[in-house]
Amino acid sequence: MGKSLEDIFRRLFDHFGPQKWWPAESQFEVIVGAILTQNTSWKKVERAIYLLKQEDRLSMEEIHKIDEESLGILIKSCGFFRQKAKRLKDFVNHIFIEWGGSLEDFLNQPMEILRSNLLRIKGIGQETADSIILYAAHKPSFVVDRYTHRIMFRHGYTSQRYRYETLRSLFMSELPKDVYLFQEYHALFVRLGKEYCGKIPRCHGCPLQEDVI
DNA sequence: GGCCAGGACACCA
DNA sequence: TGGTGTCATGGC
Repeated sequence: MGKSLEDIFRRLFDHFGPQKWWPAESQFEVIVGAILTQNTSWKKVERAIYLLKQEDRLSMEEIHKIDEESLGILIKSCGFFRQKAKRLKDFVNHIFIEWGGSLEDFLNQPMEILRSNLLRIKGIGQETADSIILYAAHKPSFVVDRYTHRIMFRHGYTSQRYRYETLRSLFMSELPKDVYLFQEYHALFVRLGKEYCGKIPRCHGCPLQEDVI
């Protein structure tokens, strides 16, 4: 008998406590982090963000001005730095061209419209879009990632094949649309995934394996 | 020294 | 639509 998604959340929350995501000082910093962390560990992103701050480059205007090569050097630690430099600039360019440079206006769009507009920007896929919506725009769009899939698959909630939309709509339909709940839920899945559900699972002590605790 | 990380996209059949 | 290659650094 499977636990409900709310049961899973409660169990994770009780075990790990609040994760207080996203670690950032501004909406724009969330967006930069969301792009930089694509297929990369967060520690490397922290270094890049630190450098960007040191150089006073962590703003829409500065990213708009800086050339891709110089930006690439600052974010090199994240890997795929040429791609990511281009993606950061593409995003900022979009906001300047389509929104007169107002990130506020852009993020204030109704959620589903914001989502489809984000997905139109090259380099922003579903997970990055939902991260931006949930943690920068503070709207209830559930974020799915590989950990989410691994955990849900290993606990029998979904098939082996990874389909982003399937998992997202599962959480969106079964949970109350609450921003704080979604923010913590995704962060807790990442926490659980890192500690117990990597490609090589280490299940001993996993809070979802109640028999083992 | 190999494996993997808080993905996205192009290209192919 | 499903599978595969590419992008790249750095921690463990």
